[in-house]
Parts: sequence; structure tokens; C-alpha cells
Amino acid sequence: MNITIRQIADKAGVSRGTVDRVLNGRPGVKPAIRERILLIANELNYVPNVAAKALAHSKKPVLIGIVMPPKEIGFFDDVRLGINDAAAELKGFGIRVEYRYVDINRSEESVEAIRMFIEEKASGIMYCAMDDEEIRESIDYVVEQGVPVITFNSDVENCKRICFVGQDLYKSGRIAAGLMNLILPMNAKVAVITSTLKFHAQRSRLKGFKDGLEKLGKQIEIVEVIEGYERFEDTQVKLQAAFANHPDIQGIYMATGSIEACIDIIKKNSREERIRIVCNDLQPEVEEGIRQGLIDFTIMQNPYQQGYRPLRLLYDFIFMHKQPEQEYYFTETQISISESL
Amino acid sequence: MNITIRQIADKAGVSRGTVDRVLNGRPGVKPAIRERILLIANELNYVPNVAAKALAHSKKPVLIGIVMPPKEIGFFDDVRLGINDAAAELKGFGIRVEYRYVDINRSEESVEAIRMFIEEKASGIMYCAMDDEEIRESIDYVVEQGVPVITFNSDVENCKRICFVGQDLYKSGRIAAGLMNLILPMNAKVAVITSTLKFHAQRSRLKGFKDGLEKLGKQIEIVEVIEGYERFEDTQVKLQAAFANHPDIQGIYMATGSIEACIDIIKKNSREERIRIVCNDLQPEVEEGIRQGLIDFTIMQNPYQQGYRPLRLLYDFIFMHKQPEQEYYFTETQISISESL
DNA sequence: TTGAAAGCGCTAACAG
DNA sequence: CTGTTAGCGCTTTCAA
Repeated sequence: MNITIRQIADKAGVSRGTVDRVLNGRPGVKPAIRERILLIANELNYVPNVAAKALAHSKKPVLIGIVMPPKEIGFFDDVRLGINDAAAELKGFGIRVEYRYVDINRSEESVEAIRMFIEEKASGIMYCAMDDEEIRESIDYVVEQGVPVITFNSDVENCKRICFVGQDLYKSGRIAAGLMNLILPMNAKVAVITSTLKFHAQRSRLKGFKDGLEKLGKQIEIVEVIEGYERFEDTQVKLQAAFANHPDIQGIYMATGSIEACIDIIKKNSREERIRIVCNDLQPEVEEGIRQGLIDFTIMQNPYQQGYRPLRLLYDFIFMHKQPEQEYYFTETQISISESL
Repeated sequence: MNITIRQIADKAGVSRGTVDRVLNGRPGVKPAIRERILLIANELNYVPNVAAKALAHSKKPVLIGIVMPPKEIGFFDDVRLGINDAAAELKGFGIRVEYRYVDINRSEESVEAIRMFIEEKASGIMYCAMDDEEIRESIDYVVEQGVPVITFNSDVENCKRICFVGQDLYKSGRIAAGLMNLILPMNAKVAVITSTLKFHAQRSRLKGFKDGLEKLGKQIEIVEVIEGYERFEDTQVKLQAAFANHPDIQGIYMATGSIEACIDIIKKNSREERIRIVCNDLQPEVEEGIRQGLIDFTIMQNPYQQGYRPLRLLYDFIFMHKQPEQEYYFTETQISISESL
């Protein structure tokens, strides 16, 4: 049998109520006793009984707040699926989740959302927001209130979040390089399309791609890095220009951005047969491109897990007082081809 | 608030004990009352409270028996990891697991193991065994006793197991074909190495590979299908012969078997540069081969999940009376290249 | 065949 | 500041 608070109480010569207070950091216990109890708990290697906690909480479930982009953004469908699955599993467990959808480009909205959750006495936050000062402050404030925050999908650096769950962007770039290396001939020329290099995240991917190509022996050369701002037109125009400058481009790495524009230009230039494409994620356009044989590979990083994990981690943190073991939880990289779909 | 057995009891005008008996299929309730309770439970849409169940069970946890190959078989390390993780999660939940390792080629051992679990009053079984008559009978017998069996990693067909969790072998063959198609030129010739075509499982993979190649436009031809029986020597000799017959082989699909033998022959024939290899799983030899650039791709099917899922499914079945939603749970296919490692 | 009641380990409200 | 106690929903004796 496992250790219970009762045993700790007996050993310490206090009541279970007191032990409960100490173990859950509630106020109103003389420091000396607190010490003593903590010591005993530690020495007995106490692990709280999940089921009992859950049951006791079932009347008034603990709230976990989720701040993320709205339903319209397709990528997040799978993330939401992961969250919902975790939430369903944890439902009988005294936790409930609440979503708040925000325009991720307007940080005020995120800040407002997280603030409201605190007012509602949320016990934990899943936060997907921009990496800027305003957001950083909002996180630090919340965490200082004793409410854990986990960033997911897109990280916020140098802040007090307890951990991050999402992609390893550098690695995805390296894998893209590895794939190009396998399908392109020696000395091939490639273009990279990204949204904008202003963001650290995008630069990581590009860096991974560059480093990857360098390590390999095929001397594949990056002749253009296009910033498409995820917009159709920008991408189209710039890619067309790239083709004009380098008629011998044989591969395109679509790190992020408008797949439609890319495919459009390729078709306009009748290059379907001669261009190999590697991209990321699996929006409908990508799926379509793969089906048609225009896209060779896509690299995904398990959006489902990006939703599922953080909630479980928060649960462990809140109920089991278990600190995350890592600061970065990178979701598994997956490579897909048409047969994988 | 959710429905509780108390509410059902009140509505039916009986005690909670009686409701409990009915809901858990225990004997000793008059059929008429049983009916009535079932009806009410259904109409109220009763869902048992996990936490309460777990807590009530915590004194005398329910046993789940696991029959699988011994620790020496490397592939199963990750499977065991998955089982252990699930077991840890479910530990506070009134379940405990017990392993029994058997030589999978000697069915008597498996049968004996499962029989013992039944004697020990196990409430569920995870079973990884050969697909033969003896095994089939043992499963059907157990299930008829009311104890659910889930086959994992390797299925047993036409039996009463509640579901199977493992690879989609056909799909992995198709993906191998897709990869070959991406890295080989038109009309390339390839060899396939498998253990033995006596087994349905191996034939599925081969069929997937063949079908995959046919669907694609590159006219890649399978010039040899080698049965290596997973033995170094057989593989070596037969592959050498294949090279003699077809000096222009450009690709090898190692469906299963001795990677060492394959690499050995390639090196002996100095074909490192000219042969592309796609294989399955990630034994140390494969990892080594990928690192050295001898193997281009390996296809894995999430062994971790093959352990994790079945246990969760059994738990849901036993505690929540939830039938698995599918008969086949195929674990995700993963494609790995050197940068993924 | 059924009911009553004592737990399972933890929390929270109230009393002291 | 600390102890007491009544639940949380389900299972499992023990009686009836």
C-alpha cells in the first residue's frame, strides 16, 4: 500500500487537515510544523493518490484556461483535438477546460484573455501567443500569482512559463535538407520560401536547412530565400522572379507560406516534372499537392500532441505537484509522402 | 453534475448496492429489477465516475496480464516502455500489470502463460503470440470466461480478441514503394528481402510494396524476392546470387531480416554508392546503417504506442465498460532518415 | 435476492 | 493555528 496523508499525520502527531494544508501550500500552519511534515512526507516518499484527489475535487473542478487562435485557422484543428482528448480523459478527474480564442497578432487580446482567466481563478494556463514583451510580462505576472503557464505550438522565450510544447523548428529544417539531399542530384540549386525572417522561429528553420545541406556531401546550393509573408501575391511575384534569375532551380523548400502561390507559379512555368518540393505541415492544399504528385514530402510535427501534452503536464503539475521534467517538449517529427495519407 | 448510481437507485426504488450489481454484471438480482435498472441507467445516460471506481478499487487492484517475448528482443523495448508508461498512469487507478515472457515460437508457452493469468483472476490480457490454432483456442477460451484479450504487435485472426493494436503491414509496404519511387530513376530494378512468405504478415508487406510500385509511373521492377529467414547466412548467400543474376539492381527493400548480411554483401560488391536501401524498424544495425548513409529510409510503426494503447483500451473496457471503437488500431507510420535520429 | 453501512484517500468547511 | 468531520461515487462485506 502507498503512503497516505493519514500516515504522515500520525507520524507527525498532527491531524490530516494540517498535513493537507502543508502539502498543498495552503497558509495557516506554524512554520516548525510545516517543516516537520514536509520532512516526513519526503522521507516516506509520499505520492498523493490521484483518484482520491479527483474524487474530492469532483464537486468543484479545477479550471484550466486555454488561450489560442480561433477555429478558423486550420492547423489548430488537430491541436484542439489533442486538447479535447486530454480534457475528456481528465474530466472525471476534477479538471475542466475553457477556451478563449484570440487574434494572435494582437497581443492585447491574449493579455486580456489570460487576465480574465486569472480573475476566474484558473489553476493553470495553456498559452499560444506571440513572442513579444507584452506577452512575456503577462506570463511572468500570472506565474508569480502561482498559476502555471505552458506555452504551446509557439514559444515565448525568457519568461517564467513552466515549459514549452511544440516543434523543434531547427530539426525540421535539417530534415528538409536531408530529404532534398536524397532526391536531388549533386550541385542542385534550391530556393527556400519562408514567411518572414523577422521571427526567431522562421530563422531557426532556415538555419536548420542550411546546416543540414552543409553537412551532406552533395553541394546543394540555396540560390534564393524568399520572404512571402504567407501571402499569395508576394510569394507568387518573388518566386517568379527567382525562376527568372535561376532557371535551373530544381528544388523548393516551402518552410512556411502560400502553397497555392508556389504551385501556381510552377504550373505557369510548366515545371511540374522538374521541381521537387518539400514542405511543412498538412493543410488541405499540401494534401492536395501531395496527392497530385507535385509535392514530394511534407514534414509535420504532431499537432495533436501539441494539444494533448500541455494539458497532461498541467494536470500533473497542479494535482501531483510534479514539475515538468524538461523545459522543451518537442513533438515527434513525421515525414509524410503520398502513401502515408 | 453527472449521473450517479445513487440517482439511479432512487429512481428505481432500490439500493445502490443493487444498482452496482446490475451495472457490473454481478449475479443475484431478480431479472425484472435488472431490466428496470439497465433501462433507467441507459435513459439517464449514466457514465461511471472513474475516480470513484479507482478509489474503491485501490485496496485490491485489478490485474492485467501481459504475455510477450522476452526482454532480449530489442524491438520490444519501446513496446515495454509504452506499457510501463500506461501502467504508471493507471497505477493510482486500481490496476496493476504483470508480465510473463515467453518464447513466441513455442505456442505452448503462450497458452500456459495466459492460462495462469486466468487462474490468478486477471481481468484482462495483452497477448502477443503466433497466429496458430492453439493460440486461437486459448484466446477464445479466455474471452468466453469474460476476460477481454487484446492482441498487440502481431495479430491472431478469426478469434474473439476484442481488438488488435499494431502495424498496418500493407501500408508500410506501400510507403516503401513510394519512397523507392522518389529516389530511384525510371525502370529501376529492385530486390525485396523478407523473412519468409509463409506468414500472412510478411505477404501483406510484400503485397503493399508491389501494389505501391504498380500505382506509380516509374515502372520499377522487382527482380528478386528473397526469403532470408532472418538469418545472416541465408540472406547473404541469396542476395549475392541476386546480384550475380541482376548486376543492375539499384534498390533493396529490406522488409524484414538481417540488415548486417545485406550491408555486408553490398560492401563486398562495392555497391555502397549505387544501391538505395529502404527498410523497416530501427534496430541498432539500422540506426548504424542510416548514420553511415548506407540506408536511405526506415519505416517504423510506433512500438511505444503498441504498448501504451492496448493497456488503455483494456482499462476503458474493464472499468468503463467501453468496447473498443475499432477492431484494428493501426499505429502511426513514421518515416525516418538520418536527420530524424 | 436485497439493503445498509463501512470504507477508499483527500478536501474543505466549521469549530475550537 | 489546528483538529474534526462530512462528503466525493463506488465497491464490498454483513445482515436481513
